[in-house]
Amino acid sequence: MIRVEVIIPLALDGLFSYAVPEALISEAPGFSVGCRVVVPFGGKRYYTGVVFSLDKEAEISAYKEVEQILDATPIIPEATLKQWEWMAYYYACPLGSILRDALPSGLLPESKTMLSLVEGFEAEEALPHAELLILDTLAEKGAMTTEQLERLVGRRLTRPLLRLIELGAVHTEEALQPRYRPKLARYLRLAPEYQEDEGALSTLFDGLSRAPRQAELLMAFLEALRETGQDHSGALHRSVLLEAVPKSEAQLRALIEKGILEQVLEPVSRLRAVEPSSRESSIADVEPLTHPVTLYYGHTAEDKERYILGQIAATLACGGQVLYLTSSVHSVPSAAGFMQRLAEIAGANYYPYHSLIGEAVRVETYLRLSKLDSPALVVGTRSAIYVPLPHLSLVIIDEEQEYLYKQQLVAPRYHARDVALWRAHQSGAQVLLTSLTPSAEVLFHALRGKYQLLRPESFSAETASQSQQVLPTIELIDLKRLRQLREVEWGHTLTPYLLEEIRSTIARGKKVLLLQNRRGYAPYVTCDACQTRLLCPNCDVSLTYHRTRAALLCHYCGYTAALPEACPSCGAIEVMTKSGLRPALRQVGYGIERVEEELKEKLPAYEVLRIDSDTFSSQKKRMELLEQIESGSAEILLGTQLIRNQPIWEGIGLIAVVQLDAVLGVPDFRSEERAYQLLHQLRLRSRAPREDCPRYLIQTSSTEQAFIKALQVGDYDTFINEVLAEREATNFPPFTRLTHLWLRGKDKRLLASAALVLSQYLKGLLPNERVTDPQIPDLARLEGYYQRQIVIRRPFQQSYREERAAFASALQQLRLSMPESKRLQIFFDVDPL
DNA sequence: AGCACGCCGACT
DNA sequence: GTCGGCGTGCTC
Repeated sequence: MIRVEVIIPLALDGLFSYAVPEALISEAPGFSVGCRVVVPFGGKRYYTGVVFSLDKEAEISAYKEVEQILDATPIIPEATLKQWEWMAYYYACPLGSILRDALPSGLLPESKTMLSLVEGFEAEEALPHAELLILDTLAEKGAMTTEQLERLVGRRLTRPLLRLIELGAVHTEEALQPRYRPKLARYLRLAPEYQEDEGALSTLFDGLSRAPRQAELLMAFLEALRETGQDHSGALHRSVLLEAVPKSEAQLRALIEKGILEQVLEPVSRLRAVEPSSRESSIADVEPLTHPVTLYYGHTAEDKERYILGQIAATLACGGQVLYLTSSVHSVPSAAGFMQRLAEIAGANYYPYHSLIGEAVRVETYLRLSKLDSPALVVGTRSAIYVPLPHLSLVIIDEEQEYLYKQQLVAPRYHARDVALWRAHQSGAQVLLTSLTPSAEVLFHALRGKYQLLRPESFSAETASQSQQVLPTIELIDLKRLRQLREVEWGHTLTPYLLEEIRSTIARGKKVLLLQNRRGYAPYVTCDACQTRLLCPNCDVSLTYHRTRAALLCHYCGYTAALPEACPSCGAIEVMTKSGLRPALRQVGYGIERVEEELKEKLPAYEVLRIDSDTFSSQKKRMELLEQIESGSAEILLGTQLIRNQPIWEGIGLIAVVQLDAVLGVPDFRSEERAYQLLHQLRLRSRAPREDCPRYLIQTSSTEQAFIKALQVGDYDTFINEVLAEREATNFPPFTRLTHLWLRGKDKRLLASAALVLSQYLKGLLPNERVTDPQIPDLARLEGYYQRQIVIRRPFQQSYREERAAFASALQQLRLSMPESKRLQIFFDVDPL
């Protein structure tokens, strides 16, 4: 018998074996590894899985049978399966998690239990309330899933439903929900009896002599078939014919009614070709890449983009396939300029693959790419690293230092840049990493010669004049001192110097860019009576007050609550202070909304646009705001770090950081690197001739930090070298590889003991000093789950195999010796950010 | 992840 | 007493 091992798209370890019925195989002779199958799994569900291996002569055994073969030939190339396997191994997660992440969900239909009323059911006894409610709801609204029913009724219904099914009142059906449907279009073809027989056809025309317009239409149809290179058995898109012969709908209907033409629905591609470029000439000539991995470490975004376009054009011209990854996609016309250029140079070979692309188009793109032999340019975000490309020759990771390339929240917790390096190595493709501010890791490898380092020395002819341009110098404003001197108003954070600078900049006709990297109005709310902070009930973090929503918000789990009048801890509503009675709950700190309010109070004449995840929460809001920015009516742009990826104005006269501490955030070994990159990127954007150079002000409460000195020196290489020296001394990446082993659970005691045991096992399997004791992370509790973390270190160039084996066996030992640990979530984060 | 089974507290 | 909660084990 034929046995297949299938990857099921669930976070379960291992593969699952099924028998393939002969009847299915005979209809799909090309069936093989990489095809999708629908299989029964668990009590009653059906899932779409992918065949990982196939044994044609397996022993007969009591496997469940494959229900359906979805692909007659493989849609997942072997190389892609290898990539999945490697990712599951390297990132220490189930293969099923990879499958779920890798394929567009339209390619993975699953079953849902549909509940429907049985016609003519008569209850023999009085039914309980819940059961009557179910029957009424189903009678009124028709068939639905359990979840829909429970939402309508407003409670769990497991037991009443089981009872009704047993009584025969409710019918259940496992229906595979198709998440992708091919687009169908109306095509016309000649009825079969006329296709071969010229004689019948001419008789037909004779018969139409009294209907000249019908005859004309039929002639046009035959003509169009010939033009598209088809014979009389061919099909023609309905609208093509109607365009050729306008206002002929009635005649067409007549021809169909007479049985001369047949109308058929046929699937059509949703992929649309982009108009090829009309600006070919502006593509720069570039030297071919000489190494497997190259870092392009540029000075300006324009030069970098020109270089990327040059490399892409050269690769496409040789028939190569290019995968270009970006950290974010833009949707506003002018901002999408670079995206537009990418589309134009690739023309018909352009394949966008990101969140702005609809699900159905993603499915069709995936299917097309998996068998594509022609040149291609795929433009996508992180998950585009999964797209199959049989002839991949170049992978570009633009702004490789961007943290968005790392998937953080769900498995696989992969870094698209690192997967790209592996993938390119496997397929013999080259990798081009580009950045204006490379990550310490990548720059390290480039400086040591592992990657080719390209540092464009001179600017291209067009931008030669830019060598006269300078970067703004960074000037500090000592917030702490000014507060002590009472120069900053109580409850405010914009210093008079900054306010004055904003005024004079706008007076000069220039725009102002302000950075305040903190969402909401007040980062926390404290009670002045009992000194406690308002905390999230699910997470160990302060609640942030958002004035626009008039609510307290947890930035980690999304919990919201109204701002209470009395302190929930001590009940105080007011407290007595030197200046009299005041509300006990005080809003502390400065979120971006509060800065916005302060700007409007102090500088009411100017329009402020705010960019943060709240004003950018939907595609629509984002578009509107970006269009507003583009229109140029506002004078001040105020943003969180989100502005990093947004198109912002030309002609900025002032850049100011409202609070440097907010940019640095929670300290970890990378926070200074991240902050420096952000601030340096803003600085690079404001390069200008000396007399026109914008000012760059930073308000900070500690002017003495080494970080600030480095920022003022303004030399990125020097800064990164210092960072690297410190990393080497303290055993951090890239000198040591890190893995975070996370444990989460509701039971604090079980969590603590399991974490301790696991860390002991790891210490037994690996050199002791490489494994830490369980640590309580900064976020000790998240979404109601307590958390522990074990850090595992591996010196640079030490093999991963031994460590990876230790991960698996330590987990196994834990499961054996502490079965209760099954109640905990345990997962790895390899190379965490 | 979902779904069934089985044990235990809360209300009629 | 039953209803409904949730912990536990299993999925080829």
